[in-house]
Order: sequence, then structure tokens, then C-alpha cells
Amino acid sequence: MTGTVERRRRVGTRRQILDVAVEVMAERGVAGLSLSEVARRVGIRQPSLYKHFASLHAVYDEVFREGAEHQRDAVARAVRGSAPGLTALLAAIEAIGRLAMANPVVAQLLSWRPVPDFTPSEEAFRPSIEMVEIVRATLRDAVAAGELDPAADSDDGVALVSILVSGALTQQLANEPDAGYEAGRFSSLLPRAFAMFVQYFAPKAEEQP
Amino acid sequence: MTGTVERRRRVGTRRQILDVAVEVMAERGVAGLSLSEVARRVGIRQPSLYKHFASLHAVYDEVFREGAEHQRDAVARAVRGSAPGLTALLAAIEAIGRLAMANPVVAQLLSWRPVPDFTPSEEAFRPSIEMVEIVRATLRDAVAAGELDPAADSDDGVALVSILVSGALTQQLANEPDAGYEAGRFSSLLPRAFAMFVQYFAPKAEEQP
DNA sequence: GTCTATAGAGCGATAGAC
DNA sequence: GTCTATCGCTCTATAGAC
Repeated sequence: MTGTVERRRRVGTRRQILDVAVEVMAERGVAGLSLSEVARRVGIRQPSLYKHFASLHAVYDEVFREGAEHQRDAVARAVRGSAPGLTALLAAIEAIGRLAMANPVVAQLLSWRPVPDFTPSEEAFRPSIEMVEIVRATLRDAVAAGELDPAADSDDGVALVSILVSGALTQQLANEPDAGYEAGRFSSLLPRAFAMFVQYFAPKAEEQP
Repeated sequence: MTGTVERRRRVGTRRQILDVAVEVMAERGVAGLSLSEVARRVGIRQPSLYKHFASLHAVYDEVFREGAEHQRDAVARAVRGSAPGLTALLAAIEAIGRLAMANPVVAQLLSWRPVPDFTPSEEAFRPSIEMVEIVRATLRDAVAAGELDPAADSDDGVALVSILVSGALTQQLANEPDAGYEAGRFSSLLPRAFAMFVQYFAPKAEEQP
């Protein structure tokens, strides 16, 4: 039997630092990340960490970047796997919800600002922008298909979607963080919140010519 | 001219500790509150703080309690000053929004869980429960007046309202914390989010007998 | 209710040997 | 890329004099 430390070594120290960092944040809160604690659990001395990351903020930044990438990829996958338009939009929303509840710490880092002096670098933030563009494109598709009023394809439309998603997840993470996406009192309301949005932007009577 | 420290002394040390605590949280993040820093700014030695509060958590708890009371009072005031039903509900929602943007730190303490090892005491939490009851009562009024479908007067109805409110405020606080309620890209969408809710729970065709 | 003194612990980061 | 040693700083909380 290989000891835990030994096994961990084999995965690559850098990878391991990031995983343990998320672990620590889960226990102490996102702002409670400490490189000393990470080093302790990884099984190296704290100064050795600086060979892998330039600073505490650099660790936050990389966790942010990876989290944003996963989120964008989950949305892209959900959209690709669905009929374009409203079906894809709902799939995207649910994908974000499931991912957030499976990884609450990263979700908090991405959508709140829990570490006051940390701002993600431009590079770390880029996947989030790309994700918004994907959502925007599904809104455009839904409008083109006559499923939504043209007003939905707008900055306000995207903002309203993000309000619904972040509202459900915020309430869920703050009140029942361990409930899971399906069981959660708030996260399970996401489809109904989506229905509110769809009804609000229901296309007017005129059909496309 | 009275010096700052002197003036502060006159307001009462306990009051001052709470005000400065909010100040510090605004600068360092909610989780970054430090009694040493509070004592420094108040102009007393840090051990003296313990004559006023038993611990760091006790300070958090009191900030939470006062914040929850203010929120409840703002909602009660908004409801009392409006026609019962939907008008009152919108007024309540906007009151929460304005209060949150005027006091972002307290809003974060109330609706997120930014301090991992702090949970508000039952007493501190009570005003929040009372606020929810007020909101629930306005839903009941709106249903009785035929403004909403009976389904709106339910736990899910309240949860959906809270999702809209916390979603708009979370996005606003995380992305444009200094924008103010009226100017904020997200907070200014609260009335439209409310309209989504109203339309979703529009009463069915039958009138009351 | 304020003070001094102190215990006991934590942290991020750097220098320099191997 | 790991280590030891260390700097310099932060913090919460308690004991006990006034």
C-alpha cells in the first residue's frame, strides 16, 4: 500500500497544490486559504511552494482560471448537446447549477468577491467572458427561432439570466450548501426561474414573415 | 475644534466599535475584520475591547443582528407606506435593494456566508425570519386581491422572490459594488425581475365569486 | 473600563545551501 | 525543486494593576 503523501507526489506537485488549496478553502472559507496549511498537507515545506507559484494571489488566480474554464466548457458542452434555442439555454443554466453545487468553493470565488484584495487577472477572467458570449448566442438562436421576443437578445436579457442563476445559487450555497443541486430548496427552483424568464420574453403575436 | 478621537469617544464606545467594525470590513472584506485594527481606530487598546464584546464572533453577531433589524424595519416601513398587495411587495423589494447598496458589507454578511466559522445566533437571526413573514403576508394580500395566482402564496413563491432579490444584489455587489442602487446595471433591473415574477404568477381567468 | 504585559500562535515572503 | 533558517509582521485572548 502506497502512503497518501507518496501517492500525492506522483500526481505532480503543482496539480496537488491547486487541489489542496480548494480543499483548504472548503474548510476555512475562500478567504481563509493559507499557503502554510497547503504546504503542510501536500507534504512539503512552505517555502518550496514558491517554486510553483509566485504568491498566494497566484494560487487564487489559477484556481479562478481553471474554474472559469470548467464552467465555460460545461456550458459549451450543454449547448452543443441540445437543440439550439431555449432547450440549449435551459441545459446551460442547469449545467452551471450542477457544477456550482458540486464545487461550491470555486463557485464562490467566481461569482462573489470573497477575497478583498484579489482581482482575477485578465487571462483568468477570459473564459468567463467566453461563457457569456455562448449564452448570448443561445439567446440569439431562441429569438431567431421565434421562441423569444427580440428584446431578450440584449445586455439586459443576459443580465436577467445571470440574476436568476446567481440568485438561486447564492441562496442555495448560503443556506443549504451541502444539499446538492437536485435536492436543494433553491437550486431546484432554477427551471421555474427559467420559465419566468421565458414567459416574460414570450414573442409577441406576429410571426416571422 | 474637537479632535476625531475625542468626538468618537463621546458617542459611546460600544456603538463606535460596531461602526468601525463595519468600516474595517468594507476595506478588508467581511472576513477580514480584526479587533486589533478596530481598537487602533477607536483609540483604545485591543484588550479593552473585551469589556464590550466577549469575542470577535460576538462583534459579528451584533453587526448581523442590527443589520437584520434594519432590513426588517425597512421592509415593514415600505409595506406600511404602500397599498397592500403587489404595490407593497415591489416597495419592499426596492427597500431591500436600496439598503443593501447603501451598506454592502452588512448585506454580504446577511445573505452570504463569508465568515466560515461564524453562524449568527438565533437571536441575531430572528429579525430575518420576521422579515420573511412580512413578505409572505404581502404575497397573501396580493393573492386575496386577485393580483396573483394562489400558487404564489407558498414557500416556493417566497423562495423565488428571494432568488430574484439576492441574484440582482449579488451580481451588483460583485461586479459594480460602488454603483449605487439606481445606476447599477443589475440592481436597476430589480423592477423588471419583479415583473417577471408577477407575470409568471398572473391569476388564471376565473374571478373571485 | 481602561491600561500594560504577555502568552501562544499564525502568516507571507526571502536568502542561501544542497 | 527541495530544504533550513529567519525576518517581520499579523492576530485573539488572558492576567492583573489601577
